[in-house]
Amino acid sequence: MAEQLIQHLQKFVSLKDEDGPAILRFFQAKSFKKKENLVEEGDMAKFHYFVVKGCLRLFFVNDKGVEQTLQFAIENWWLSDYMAFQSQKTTDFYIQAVENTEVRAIDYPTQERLFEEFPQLERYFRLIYQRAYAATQLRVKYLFDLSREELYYHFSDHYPDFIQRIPQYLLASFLGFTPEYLSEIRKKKRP
Amino acid sequence: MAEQLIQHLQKFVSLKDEDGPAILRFFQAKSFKKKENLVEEGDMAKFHYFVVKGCLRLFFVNDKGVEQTLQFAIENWWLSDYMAFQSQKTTDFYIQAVENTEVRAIDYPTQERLFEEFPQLERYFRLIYQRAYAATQLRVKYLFDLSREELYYHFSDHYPDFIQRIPQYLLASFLGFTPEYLSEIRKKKRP
DNA sequence: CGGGCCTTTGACTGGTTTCAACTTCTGTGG
DNA sequence: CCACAGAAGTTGAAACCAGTCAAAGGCCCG
Repeated sequence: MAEQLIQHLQKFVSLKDEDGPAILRFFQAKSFKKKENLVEEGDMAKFHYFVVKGCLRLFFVNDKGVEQTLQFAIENWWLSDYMAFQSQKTTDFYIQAVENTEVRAIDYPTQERLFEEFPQLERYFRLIYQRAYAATQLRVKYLFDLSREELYYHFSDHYPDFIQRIPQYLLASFLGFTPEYLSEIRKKKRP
Repeated sequence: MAEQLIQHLQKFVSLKDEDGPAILRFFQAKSFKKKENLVEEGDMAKFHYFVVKGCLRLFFVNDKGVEQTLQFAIENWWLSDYMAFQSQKTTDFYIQAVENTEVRAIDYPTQERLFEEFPQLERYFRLIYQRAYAATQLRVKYLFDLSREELYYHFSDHYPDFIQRIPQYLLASFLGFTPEYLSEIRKKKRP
C-alpha cells in the first residue's frame, strides 16, 4: 500500500514505481494537535500542505477580533495562503488544525525543484488548481446568491457528514455569520 | 510581432518559434459586439476564452431577476465557467462582452489534444490557475472582511483605470450591491 | 464535579435593499 | 445636427436581514 499522497498523484498522472519514494523525499511529514497553529499571521507562507489525515482550516482575524474561516481542508486536499506562497511573502492568515492532523509539507524552492525533476507533476497541479479554482468560482456565486440562512441549508445538505465533524462556531465562522445567528436558524423550522 | 496569445504563453514557458503558429491552430478567433452574449444560461460550457482585446464579464441572474457579476476578464485573462467546462455540462451563467471584444476560444476536447501535443502548456496553465486561485482566495477574504462600502473604496483604489472603463451599474453588480446604494456611497464624503 | 468553552435567548441597532419617482446621459434615426 | 426614447444614475422613505451585546444554560474534559 503506497503512501496516500502518492496514491492521490496516481489518480491524476501515471508514475513509475520508483518515482513514489523519490517524490516523497521532497516532502516533510508533520503532525499537529487539535487547535495547534501551523501558520500564524505575519509568518512567511513557507509551506504548501497536503492533508493525509485530519482537518485544517485557513482563517483570518478581522479588526473586531473575530475569526473568519475561509476554507477547510480534509484528507487529500491541499492548503496554503497561495498569494503569499507564490510571492514568498508573509501571510495575513492563520492555518490551524481542527482535529489532530497529519500532513505532507513542501516549501516553495523545493516545490520548484520537484517540478523540474518530475514535470508530470505540472499536469497534476494544473488539474488540482483547476478544480480548486472551479470550486471557488462556484463558492463566490453562492456567497452572492444565497442569504446566510440559505447558505447554511445549502452547506448542511451537501456536506452532512462534514457538519458532524466540526463544532457549530466553526461552521458559523466559515459561512460568515455569528454563532448567535446560527442558533436562531436552527431554532426555526426549516422554511 | 507574434500573436498576443503566444506572447503571453512565452511570459511563462519557452516555446520554439515554430510552436507559435502550431498552437494557434488549436484556437478559434472570434469577435463580439458590446453587450453581445458569448454564452447563455443552459448552454454547454463549450469554450475556454482568452481575451485579446476588450472586456468580458461572467454573471448569473438570481431569482429576483437581478444580474450578479462574478468576474471581469480584460486583455490577457482567461475566462470560462470552469465547473461546467471541466465536466462538459450546461452552465448556469452568462458570459457577455462589456466592450467590443476579440477572443481566442478553445473547446474542451481540443484543449486536451493541445496538452498532449504541447505538454509545456501544462506548466503554463498550472501557473495561470495558481494565480487565478490565489486571487479568488483573496477575493473571498475581502467579501467577508469588508463592508459593501469598504469593498467599493478598496476596488476603486486598486483598479482606478478599470473603473473608468465600466459603467457604474456593472461595478455595483460586481461588488454585490444595488446601483442605488452605490449612488449613496458616492454622495457621501469618504470617511 | 467543577471550570471554561460552547450554545442559546432576547432586545436593540444599523447597514443595505426595495420601491417609486425624478433627472441626466447616450446613441440612433430622421 | 437635433430630437427623442430608452438606459443609466440619483434621491428619499420604509422595511428587513443579520449583527451586537449581555446574560443564562448546557456540556465536555480534566
